Amino acid sequence: MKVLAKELNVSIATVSKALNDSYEISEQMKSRVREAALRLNYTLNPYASSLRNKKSKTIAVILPEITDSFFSLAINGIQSIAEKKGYHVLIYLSHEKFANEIAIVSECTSGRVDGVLISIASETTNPDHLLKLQEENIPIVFFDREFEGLDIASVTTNDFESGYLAASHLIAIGCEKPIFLSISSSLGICTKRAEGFKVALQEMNFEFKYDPIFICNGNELEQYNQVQNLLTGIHRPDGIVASVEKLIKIIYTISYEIRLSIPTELKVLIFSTLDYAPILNPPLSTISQPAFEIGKTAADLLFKRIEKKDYNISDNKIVIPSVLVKRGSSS
Amino acid sequence: MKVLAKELNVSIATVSKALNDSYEISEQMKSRVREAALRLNYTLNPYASSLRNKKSKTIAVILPEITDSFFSLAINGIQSIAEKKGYHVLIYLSHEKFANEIAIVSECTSGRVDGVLISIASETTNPDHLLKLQEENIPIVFFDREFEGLDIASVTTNDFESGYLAASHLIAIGCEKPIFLSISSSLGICTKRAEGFKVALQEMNFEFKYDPIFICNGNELEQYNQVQNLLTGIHRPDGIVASVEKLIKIIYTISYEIRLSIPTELKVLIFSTLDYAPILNPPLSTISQPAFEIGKTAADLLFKRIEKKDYNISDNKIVIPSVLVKRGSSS
DNA sequence: GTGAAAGCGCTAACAG
DNA sequence: CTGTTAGCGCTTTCAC
Repeated sequence: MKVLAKELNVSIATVSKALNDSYEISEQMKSRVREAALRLNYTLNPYASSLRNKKSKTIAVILPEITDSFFSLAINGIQSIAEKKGYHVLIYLSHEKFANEIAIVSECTSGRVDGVLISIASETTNPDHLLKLQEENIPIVFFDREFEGLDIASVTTNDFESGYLAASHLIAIGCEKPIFLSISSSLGICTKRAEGFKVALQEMNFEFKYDPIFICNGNELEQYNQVQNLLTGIHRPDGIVASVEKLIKIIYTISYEIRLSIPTELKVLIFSTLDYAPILNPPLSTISQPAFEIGKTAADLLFKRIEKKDYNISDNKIVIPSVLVKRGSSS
Repeated sequence: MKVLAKELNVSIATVSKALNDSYEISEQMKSRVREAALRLNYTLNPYASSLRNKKSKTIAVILPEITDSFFSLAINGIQSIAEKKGYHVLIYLSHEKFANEIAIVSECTSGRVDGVLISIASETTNPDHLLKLQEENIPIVFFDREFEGLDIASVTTNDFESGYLAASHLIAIGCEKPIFLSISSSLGICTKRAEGFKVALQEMNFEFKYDPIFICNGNELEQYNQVQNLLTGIHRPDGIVASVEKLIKIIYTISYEIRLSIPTELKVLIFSTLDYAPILNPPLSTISQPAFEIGKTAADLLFKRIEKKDYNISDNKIVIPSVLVKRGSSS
């Protein structure tokens, strides 16, 4: 279309420079070009630019799922920064499947994106796909869920401490059979929260007559059945700390069905940013992660990596603390 | 990098064709090329391909906000189809602002995307930006929120009928001062739902002693104050139909604060797909939109437009009905 | 301050 | 079945 833009009787090069606000073009020329572009409704072809510049001006965000308030909020945070930087955001959903994640990550190669923000799937147990990306020099930043032990930047929350705090809270309000409800035995956020939970119990000289970490995985129905077995079984807990938001509905629903009173017979505490927690029946105590902030910070970090400046090694692992909000479900 | 791929001693064209699975290449050659590509960790540069093919293999999804279960679910539906088609999904958030929407839409030009799925901002009152896109021959499909009166495909729900149904339900359970709580006087989904609501009242010979449509707009705090005035004012309703999900928290919170009992003193019914509706206090009656289905159908429609086939004019305006789910808040 | 021309990585004619 | 070549729309030396 530059040919058409040459109705200004200038060269194609001049137009390109003018549109890119080059210093070697006169102000007068620039405004003439801009005016004509506007008039002819012309904008640069982004992919031709990308091809030349080897910069796509887009980032990928890879999430396990989107129907979780944590991830929605994180996207908001990411988007707010990307927009400011003039970057475009590609969204990919792994649905917690390792195979999907591998396929998605492989799409991010060959210059499609300038950087990747990822929260790994609960199934992911091997980081090769990420290492391959790194080899291509594509900056990666984990947010919330990281794969441990790699030299990749991350923005997470204080999972261990939060697990510790959660256990302490349950004990403080009188629980004798607390349990940590996890969805994965490998996912860092689960194992660290569980570990903090366990350590807190140990420090309080809690007697382990059963395993305080209960893992329920699979699809929603499967998780439902596992939790139902737990809550109707011989080792029924009197306090639960749930590791992810989607467990709320399962726990509450089963409690209603089997007429187990929260908080009288069962205290509940959950890792979640759910806006509706205060108006649930009963109001739900949460360990609220700074979701928007995590997304924002991760995006900031990614752009620093992309722009290769401010490359502060101390920035590599950022931890933003969660806060415990006590409500009716744990009183 | 094709130069490198020519360690196979074949031409660059052969490699290109092999990778694109062209019929004029022998199976043997294809597998040799694929093997080498895999080994050298090579993938096509997507933007170079886009430049040649004039196809970006990506679509844009423009949403008012993402922290709303309707939109999260819709994205899931859209993504499921896009993935199947091998398309990439760019997400943009207008935050209900018209100016943002214009800026976003203008980013979608010049071949950046092959098509656009959009749910318009509540502030949007002028369709020029969309018409400009259309002039560029970029297919557009509205989902949920459309701009009326244009020749643009849409997938929506039966807003009028749902509003009608909502009013009928409130009357049926004894409301004498029902009100429809809207967030915009121009947004189609709001006006149509409100219209259905009003018509139902008229048909039941309801006496209008006040305007049954109450509009609260602005940011969350402003909406909160407006609803508070409504619920503490002289014309306090005894039944509310709320037009969007985010009003739930406001209504419930205020009711608690001013000790207004739901459903005894106030029946509540809301347009929402909130998964947590059954476990709220009290359980919330909803008019549930088929969010996933709407997203999926809109994406399907968009791809038909993009692929220029199956171009069935009767597909232009698809309506997928919502369902009324009665729960404790309206009994 | 402006223009000519090469080339980013790929695909599609066309020739062989 | 495979190779040569032109050119997608842009940016960027390097001359002028």
